[in-house]
Amino acid sequence: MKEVAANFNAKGLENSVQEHWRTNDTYATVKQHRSSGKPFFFVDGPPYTTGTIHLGTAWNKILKDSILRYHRMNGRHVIDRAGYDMHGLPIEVKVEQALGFKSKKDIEKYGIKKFIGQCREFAIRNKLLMDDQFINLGVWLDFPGAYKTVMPEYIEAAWWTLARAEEKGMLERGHRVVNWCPRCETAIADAEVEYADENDPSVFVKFPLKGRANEFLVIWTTTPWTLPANVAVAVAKDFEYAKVLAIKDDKETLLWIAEPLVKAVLRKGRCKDYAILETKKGADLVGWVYESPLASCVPLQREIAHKVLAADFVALENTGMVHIAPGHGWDDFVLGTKEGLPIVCPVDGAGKFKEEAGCFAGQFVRDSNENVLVALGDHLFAKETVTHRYGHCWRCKTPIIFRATSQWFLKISEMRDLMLKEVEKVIWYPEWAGSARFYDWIKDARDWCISRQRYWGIPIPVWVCPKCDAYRVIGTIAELEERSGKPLADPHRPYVDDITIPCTCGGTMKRVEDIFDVWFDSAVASWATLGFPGKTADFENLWPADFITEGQDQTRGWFYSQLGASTIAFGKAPYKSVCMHGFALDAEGKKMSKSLGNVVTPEEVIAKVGADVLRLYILSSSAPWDDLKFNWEGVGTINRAANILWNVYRFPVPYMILDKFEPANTGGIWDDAYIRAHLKQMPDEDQFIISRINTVAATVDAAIKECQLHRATRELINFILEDLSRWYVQLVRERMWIEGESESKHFAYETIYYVMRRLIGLLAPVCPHITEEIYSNLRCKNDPASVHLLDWNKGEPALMDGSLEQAVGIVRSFDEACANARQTGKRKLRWPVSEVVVVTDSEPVRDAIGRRLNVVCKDRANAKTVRVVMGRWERIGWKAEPIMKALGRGFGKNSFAVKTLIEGADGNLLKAEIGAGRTVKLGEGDAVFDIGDEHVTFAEQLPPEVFSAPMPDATVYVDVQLTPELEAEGYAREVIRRINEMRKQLDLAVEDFIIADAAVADERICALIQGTWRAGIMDEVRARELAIHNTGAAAKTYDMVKDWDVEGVAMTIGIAKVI
RNA sequence: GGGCCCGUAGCAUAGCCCGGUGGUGCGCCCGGCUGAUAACCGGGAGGUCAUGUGUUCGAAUCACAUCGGGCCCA
Repeated sequence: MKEVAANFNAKGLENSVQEHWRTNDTYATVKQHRSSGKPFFFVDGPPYTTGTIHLGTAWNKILKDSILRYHRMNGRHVIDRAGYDMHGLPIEVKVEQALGFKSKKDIEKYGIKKFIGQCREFAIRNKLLMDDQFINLGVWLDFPGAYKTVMPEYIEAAWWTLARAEEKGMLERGHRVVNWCPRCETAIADAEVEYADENDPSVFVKFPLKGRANEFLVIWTTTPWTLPANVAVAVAKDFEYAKVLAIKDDKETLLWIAEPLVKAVLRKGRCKDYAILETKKGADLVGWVYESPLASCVPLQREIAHKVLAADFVALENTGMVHIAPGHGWDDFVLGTKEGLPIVCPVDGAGKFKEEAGCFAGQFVRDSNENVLVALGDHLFAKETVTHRYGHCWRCKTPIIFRATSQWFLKISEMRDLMLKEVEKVIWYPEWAGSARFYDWIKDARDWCISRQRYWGIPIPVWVCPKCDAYRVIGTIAELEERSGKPLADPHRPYVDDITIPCTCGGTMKRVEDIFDVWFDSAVASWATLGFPGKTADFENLWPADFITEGQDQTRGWFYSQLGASTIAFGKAPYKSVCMHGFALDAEGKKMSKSLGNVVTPEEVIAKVGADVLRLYILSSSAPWDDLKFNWEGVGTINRAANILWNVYRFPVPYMILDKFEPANTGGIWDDAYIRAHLKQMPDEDQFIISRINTVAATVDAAIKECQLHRATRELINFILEDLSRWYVQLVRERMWIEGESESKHFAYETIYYVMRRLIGLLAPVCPHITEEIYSNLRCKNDPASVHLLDWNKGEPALMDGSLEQAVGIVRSFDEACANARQTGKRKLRWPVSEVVVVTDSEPVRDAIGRRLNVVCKDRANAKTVRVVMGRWERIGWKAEPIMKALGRGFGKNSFAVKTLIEGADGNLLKAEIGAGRTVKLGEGDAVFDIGDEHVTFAEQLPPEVFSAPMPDATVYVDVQLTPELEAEGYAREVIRRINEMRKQLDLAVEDFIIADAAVADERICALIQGTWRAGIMDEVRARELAIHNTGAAAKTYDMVKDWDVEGVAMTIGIAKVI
């Protein structure tokens, strides 16, 4: 054991511990140690390689690390491969920005090979940066061996999964409407659409009915640019539609509008007057035909037979008639497919109109809105602007459009029931994350569009024959090489694009150009991380995962994508339990964002208080699934708690070193045999703290099992602060100061050693650095090399003593009440009191204070005696207090005299008589009055110099009356304290001796101290000589001379070190 | 527009499932302690339990609505 630094320096401590781990490869040792244990298969949700982690990412890994460390200590062989998500649009967009690109054409010009190279480099560089940041948090995952979505064997896992989908008929090549980003020129998944406010036109348009002059259907839209693709109008079968004669600018028009909406629509069209001519059910309108108002300038529109249909999604809003463009809307598309409408989409990938759009050709759709409105001419009935939520591309923030294109889909809608069934089998923390949130999300799941028209991603392994249109899904690299007869250098684009396969029809199959949605990459992580399908042994033994934990945003992300892919590939959920955690918000509960300037980074927290405090703060602040409001004050509080832990650890070390203490051990390995054998002989406070740490261990264990890290950490912090620092250490200090051999001191050493060892074991998963540092100093010579090699201890019932813990609880209440009463009586704790009396009816209070822990009580109260009185304490008297209102009624003008009589009467007598139901005669001669129950109340009257304070089920009375003996001791203690203060100022060592001189101005006090306390003082301050005298100042030869005012008595004290 | 979570003193939280005087920590003020000491301990002040309505003898707790925050969706 070595001396411990006085100041808790988290940063320095963590650096040296990390260095120690590195040089000794402690992580590998720990894994090796558990390698034969029962496997615990954890899958790391791969963070996207953006380069910097934020507080939420840190939280995520801290949670994972703490839970995994717990399982390792419990003997589990933890599969803890880290993962990184390294493909996808976000990286492409970053690289595009760096290269100054504006569109896909720039990439093609630059060369896909070079572009991919840049993306790869960017991802790898960031991955390395992130490794370091995670390691600085003290996270122990396998980072060097991390799975990366760019690895060939990982890509193969995705290919293999798609081949399974094809095998099961779950893969579909479809012409469908998808979310489309016109900047990135690709389809994007529902999961990639972000919603934000956007200003758009809100227009009402008249569609002329065929063969009915001056008669129109009125529709409403916020996307005028979709009108060139209009093919139909939908109505609701059951709505009433009105034919309205509308008068505007003295011109009459016949309009069809849902009847309840007529008034509102016509007001928007600024019609002076109108009349409803007739109404018809929506069903009666079905089959009507109309012409496009854009027919003259859009050639495409001239070929379309526009008609009215019924649809159930039509709502009674706007005009009650919905413009249908199956090429530009999901509902429209579904309806169009059902009704056999032409799916027209005159818009290209960049969001520009094609030739068939006539006068709009070449225009960007969102920019063409105004032109469309102009082209509508008189058919534009009304125009306003609305602000509404509109979808945007998650990466480049461009407003998305809907576009009908040829894409690849996984038929999630057909898997839905199976997925729901699987969700129910998973254990969710908290329960509602699965049963409510995730369940609801899957209930509405649609088919998953997995194809993207981009470059940096896993190529979709589908080869199509241009001759016969047959396609083949390739499941492995080997299969591809075999079928193509060519080696594959790199499974990425553009390398894989060059590989062709001969088709059975004699044609040459070429790969479709698409890559996978990046969410599909991570979806296969649970088997890809095991090397499957390349290697099968681990997969067969371990899969599905025992545990995963991610943020609540992953409900629609990774929890979902994994479940989808796994259900398709294996028909079951890829995880057995899931913990959903919250988000890191700022102190106001707002999202941290660069634009708000409220971002706190893990680095800055670590720089101030270290990773362990950050870990402890995050885990203790809120339940994992609640959002965390980051708060620096909270961090400071936890830092203080860590500092107290450090002080508690440090406090006994110098004494142990002085005494060359070695905890009882067997062959250099520590165990608790000594504690078990001697427990019953040990002082109560030792038994108590031993019991407590075991009780705490049981609580902590139960909490971690349920992912209740907040309960576990709060319990530990509470133990350190309340039980250990504020209670046990205070009691045990004097035993540490005993010089020479002492059983009591030895018990204290063994106890505190035991408690520290148990405590750091419990704390190790959460604070891996501090506990390692403490452990390295405490461990016996053959103990395991690291705290992280220790076995978890979940509390020994044999060492728990519930009744003792209860008794100590009572004594602590007593302790507080004493301090309270002393404060009222203005008697400092340093001054002894003769007696403390506890009055109670409670037997547990009597047993704790009066019997079992009486010695502790005397010590804590600094009292010569502490005794318990059941029922009543005879020194408590009663004081009678007159009730003036009643006296006035009863005695009229004599009231004042009666008041004086009552106040002067013996309260105790009065209470006894009246309490017995009698009246009492007070007064003399003519003035005698009968006093009854209604005239008085009684207040407790304490004896002089006795002060009271309440505690649960009892009242504590402290008698602060001084006797000469008590006074002598009090002053002696004052002198001791001042001499010790001076020793400290002189920076003397604990074992140094001094000579001292005290000149006390008050003759009586001087005599008091001199009389019985000279030897006691000398002993306490380690003085070889001590002169106490009434007059004269201390000689100048002292190292330090100081004037003191002790409770109004002037003293001049001098001390000098004996050399 | 829909789903889920959250809203308790200046700040952070417990209690809510299973209704019965609202605890704790930080900060603040006052006092104590002084061989853990740029630590530590005691006391005090500070609350419309987001708002409103309902159920009930009784609501922070149950129900409904509204407002605010977060995540997810349309």
